[in-house]
Amino acid sequence: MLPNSKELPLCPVATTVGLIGNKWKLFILRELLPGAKRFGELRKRIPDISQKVLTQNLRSMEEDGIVTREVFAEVPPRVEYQLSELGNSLRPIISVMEVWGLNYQKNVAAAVHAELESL
Amino acid sequence: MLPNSKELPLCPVATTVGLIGNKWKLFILRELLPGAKRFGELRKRIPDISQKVLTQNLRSMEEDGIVTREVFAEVPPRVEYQLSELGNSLRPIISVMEVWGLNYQKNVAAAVHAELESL
DNA sequence: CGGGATCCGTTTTGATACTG
DNA sequence: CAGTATCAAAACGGATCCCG
Repeated sequence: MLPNSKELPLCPVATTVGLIGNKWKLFILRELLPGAKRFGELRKRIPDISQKVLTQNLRSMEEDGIVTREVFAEVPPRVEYQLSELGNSLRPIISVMEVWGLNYQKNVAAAVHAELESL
Repeated sequence: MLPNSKELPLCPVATTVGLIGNKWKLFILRELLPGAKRFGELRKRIPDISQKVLTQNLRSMEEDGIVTREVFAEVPPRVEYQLSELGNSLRPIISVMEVWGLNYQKNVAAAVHAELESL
């Protein structure tokens, strides 16, 4: 994916894709929709993501103004991530993906059911 | 990205992301929304995509039932790709990304303008 | 000639071990 | 616990060859 594109593409879709067009960012976005989460929480909730990749993507999203990062001077350390206003404005995108995914799952389930019936 | 995930994830967002959560597929989708296009056309219209990657993603999308591929026995050869019904059902996703991108572009433009004003 | 398969060198991405 | 360093894996670009 574009690592923090400086120049914005002419096509609006390309602009959006440039900012969140990779699966990790979409997952991070989904996790942050309900509210702030700390690093370890994100790591636990996003299947198969490594610390490095999580860090990378969070930093990139921070640079892009999608998330904010708050470090608490505590021991053990705590770092919280949360959607910015811009990040929040992306909600409809995740939303529509969720709706589509649900529908797809239902249809796949129906198809499997029909196949079993026909045996 | 998941290369044609056999098992579908529990989370609907993950299901969707598994199918189209990579920038090339999103671009391909965008190009095919208006109607069928041939290989070379896609290649020309999608910036910086190589034939190999374009082929790979088109094949993957074909396997996933998102696009259909029609080969015409002609010289010079012609191969047309077009959205299936399933592919068409993804339209709202691209749509909402386009709307968001447009808005973002407008806001960035406004911000640049404001910055110039303040000098 | 257009679509695409394949080989290879490079860049990106990712998994793991290690540090404050 | 959160984040960096190191090393392995994959995605990608480009050249080349092929087939109709």
